[in-house]
Amino acid sequence: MRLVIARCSVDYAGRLTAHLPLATRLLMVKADGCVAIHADGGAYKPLNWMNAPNRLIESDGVWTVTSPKGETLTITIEEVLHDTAHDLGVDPGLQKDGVEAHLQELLAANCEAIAQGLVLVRREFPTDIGPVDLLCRDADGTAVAIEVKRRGEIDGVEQLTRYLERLDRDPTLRGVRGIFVAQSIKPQAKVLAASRDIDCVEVDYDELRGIESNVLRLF
Amino acid sequence: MRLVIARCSVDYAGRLTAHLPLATRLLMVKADGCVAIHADGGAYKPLNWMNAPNRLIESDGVWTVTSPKGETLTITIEEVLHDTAHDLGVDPGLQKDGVEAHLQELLAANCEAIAQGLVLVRREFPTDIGPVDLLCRDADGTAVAIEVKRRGEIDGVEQLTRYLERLDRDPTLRGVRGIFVAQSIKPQAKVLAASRDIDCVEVDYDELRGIESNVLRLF
DNA sequence: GTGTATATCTCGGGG
DNA sequence: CCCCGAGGTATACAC
Repeated sequence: MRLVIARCSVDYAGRLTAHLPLATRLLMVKADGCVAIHADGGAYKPLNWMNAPNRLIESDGVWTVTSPKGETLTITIEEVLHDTAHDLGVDPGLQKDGVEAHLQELLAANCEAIAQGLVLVRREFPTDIGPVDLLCRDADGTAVAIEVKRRGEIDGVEQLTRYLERLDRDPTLRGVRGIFVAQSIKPQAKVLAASRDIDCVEVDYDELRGIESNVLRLF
Repeated sequence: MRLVIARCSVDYAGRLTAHLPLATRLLMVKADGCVAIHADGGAYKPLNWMNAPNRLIESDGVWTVTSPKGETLTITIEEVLHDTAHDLGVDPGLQKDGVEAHLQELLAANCEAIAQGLVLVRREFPTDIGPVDLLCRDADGTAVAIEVKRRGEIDGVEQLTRYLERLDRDPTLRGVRGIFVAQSIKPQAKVLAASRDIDCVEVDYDELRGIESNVLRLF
C-alpha cells in the first residue's frame, strides 16, 4: 500500500464528471491497483476513487488512472509532502454476525415469534423470480410467505408483493398471504404493506437469540 | 490525518458484531475523529470503521473507539510499523455534474423534450409515499406523472407505478398516465413498463444541455 | 456476463 | 431529529 500526502487537484470523467480544486489530500494506492483520494474528514468514503482493475500512469506530476470501461481519473500534483509504501500481505478477512441471514435463521427456527401457530415449510422457497425467505402454513393451513429484513423499507414490500403474485399461481399455495418481518419498519413501508394486505411484524434480534439459547439450554 | 501501519486484530460491536484476525493493516484517523481500518485491496471500503462523532482512547496497545450510540470498536495492536500525522486543512469539496438532479432540472425546463404539448405543473409533487419527480398535463389536459432516472431500471418502474396508484385516487388527477424517462432504459424495465401502460422515453443529457444553452442564448 | 438483493451502506435534502 | 431517495453506490451470489 502506497500512501502519498500531496497538494493536488483532481478530475474524474466517467459515469459523471467531477472536479476537486487544489488542496492537500491523501492519495491511497492499494496492492490491487485501486486508488482513493481522501480529505481529512467525512467518514470512510473518499472524495474520489478508481476501482481495480485500472491502469495508473505517473508522469511529471500528473497521475492518469484509466479503467477498462473508459473512466478516467486525473490527479495533478503540485507538491508531495509524504510518500511511503508498505507491504501488508493478504488480509484474512472479516467475520460478521448479526446480518439478515442470521435473522432469517433465527426466525426459521422460531416461526411462532412471528405469529402464533405458524409452521415452517421451507427456507428460501424457490419461485421463478427468486427465493422467498420463509414459506410457512398458519393454523388454518393457509400458506404464508415471509420476507425478512433487518430494516423494513419500501423495497422489501415490493419484493414480497412480487413473490406473492407468483406463489398465488401455484394451486397448492392459492390464497397465500404475506408477512413482512423486520427489526424495524419504516412508516412508508407500513402504508404500502397495508394497501396490499400484507401484515407487518417487528421483531427483536436479541430477544430471538434469547429464545434460541433457552431452547438449547433444555438439552 | 494520522496514518498508522500496524499488526492488529479488531472487534466491532454495534449494528452487528464483527471480528478481524491478526494481520497487518492501515489505521486511518481523520481530523473529525473518524477511524477506518484498511486492508491492501478491496476498493475504497475499509474492513472496519467508526464514524465521527466518537471517543478514541489509546492505552497500552489497545485503541477503544466508542460512539454515542453505544457502538464500540476495539483495536488490539501487536506491532506498529509506521505512524505519521499530517495537517491537511479543510477540503473545498467535490463539484459534481451529471447526476439525476441536473437531468430533472433540465427536463422540468424542457418538458417538450419528453413529449409534445407537455406542460409542467410541479416538480417533486408530493404523495403520501413520496414525491413524484415531475407532474405535468398533456395537450388534452390529462395528468402525466414522470419519473426521471439517469439509468432506467426495474426499480424506477416500480416507483412510478406506486405513485400512479396513489395519484389516481385524487379526483383532480384521475386517469393520470405515467412516463419513465432516463438516459438509457434496460430491456427488462421497458417490458415491465409496457405491461403497466407506462411510456418510456430515452433522453440525451448533452442534447438537453444544448437546448438549454440555445434558450439562454436568445436573451 | 447480467440480474437480483444486501449494506455497520454513505450522503444530502426536507419536514 | 427522522424519513426518504440517490449513488461513479460496492459487494456477493445465482443464473
